[in-house]
Amino acid sequence: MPSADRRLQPRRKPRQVRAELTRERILTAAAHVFTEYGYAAGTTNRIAERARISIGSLYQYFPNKDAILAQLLIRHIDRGTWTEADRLDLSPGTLRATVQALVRDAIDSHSEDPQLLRIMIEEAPLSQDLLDAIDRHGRIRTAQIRDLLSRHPDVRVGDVGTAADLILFTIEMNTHKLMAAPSTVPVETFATELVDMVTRYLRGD
Amino acid sequence: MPSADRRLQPRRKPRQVRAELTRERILTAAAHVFTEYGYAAGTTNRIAERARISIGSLYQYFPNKDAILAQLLIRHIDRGTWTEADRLDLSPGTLRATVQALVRDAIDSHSEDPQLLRIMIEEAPLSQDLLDAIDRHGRIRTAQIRDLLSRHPDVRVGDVGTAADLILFTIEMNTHKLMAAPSTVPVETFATELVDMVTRYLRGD
DNA sequence: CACTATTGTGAGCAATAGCTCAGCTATTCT
DNA sequence: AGAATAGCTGAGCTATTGCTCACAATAGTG
Repeated sequence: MPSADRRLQPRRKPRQVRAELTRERILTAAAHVFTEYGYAAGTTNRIAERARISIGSLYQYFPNKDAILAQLLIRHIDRGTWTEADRLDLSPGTLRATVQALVRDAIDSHSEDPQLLRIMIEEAPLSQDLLDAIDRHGRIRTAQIRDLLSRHPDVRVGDVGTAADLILFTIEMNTHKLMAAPSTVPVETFATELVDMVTRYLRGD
Repeated sequence: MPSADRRLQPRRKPRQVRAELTRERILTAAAHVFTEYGYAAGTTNRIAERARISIGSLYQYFPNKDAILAQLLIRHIDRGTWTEADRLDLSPGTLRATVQALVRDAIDSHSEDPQLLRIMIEEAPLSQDLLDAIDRHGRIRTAQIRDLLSRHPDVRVGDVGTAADLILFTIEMNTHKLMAAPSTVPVETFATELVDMVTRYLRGD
């Protein structure tokens, strides 16, 4: 049993609604501040100021700055509502639609707050606990896709495990880029090409 | 004319060999320190200490910390010796070999110091000047590939511009991941699959 | 209301960072 | 050799940060 990282645990549990509200305010403010200033320049005092609570209150619910970002990241991961793998169409000839669903999922999970996500991914001080959580989620997701690929009649690749890794990462990163920076190419066009690439790969012509 | 960012310009130009040597020592030390500690924790004092020069000397050649990392990044970009596009085989049936050359380039340019590269890419404070430089290089590269794709008889995609963007980024990021973190899958296998994916996409079966 | 538990406050501490500057040493020039 | 220029030093200044703690305010309870 992985004893949760003490460095990220809150020091006090909210027992009144008012407290839960304060906690919420802190997280909301932190999201805004990190988005605007980045992680390093997004100071705890700025967060407290924006949340309109005192810096002391902030430290009652989060033992340190890292814990705040960690909480935001864990929330994002948990909130990620993927298309259930078993709801995807597995009949022949629908591989493209399946891939399209994956890309759409990726776009959805990035469209909420691309800036914050970028900071969380690129600047987060990744504790072992957090890395484990992310890794666990990643493994589950990969396993789902591997399963899906191995059951789909149209998929013809050497190793489904490698293929799952490759396409998930490729979709993730391309979507990330697409959403984070305004591109010269229209979003739709790029997404279509991405779907094409993955589909053709999986078909293994 | 883009008047170079004053914040990144050295405050004194080396006029003696000894000075040029010191500058070199600083950059080498910085590369090591950033690799070991990351950007934020890689302090200027630590860099000076490692270079075995005084902190004052450091600030004679670099106006601030950002400028040091910027210099390292620019060096890396300039040093990148890509396979010349016009040396690639364009005869039919060799598309796979062409793509393989691109992937090999990417792997080569990442194998020197993956850790440092990760830091430069993910933690560098990107000034407008630096962004411009990177963008310029990117455009040149993309143009090269677009040209290559449009001339190759086997390539069948909707828009070569979009395709060039897509495959360059995909190759770059996957290689980056491959080199930065030890994977469960062997490098060769992953590289092969990546080549397959891109090739099949370009063939547009 | 009186008493306790919970929540909130914010001045300021300790640590650390980037960076300066007055003065030194080494090299080049005449 | 002496003067002028270029290069080097490092104690310490200034600014900022994450975070503490003694105390005040509020909510729950009988």
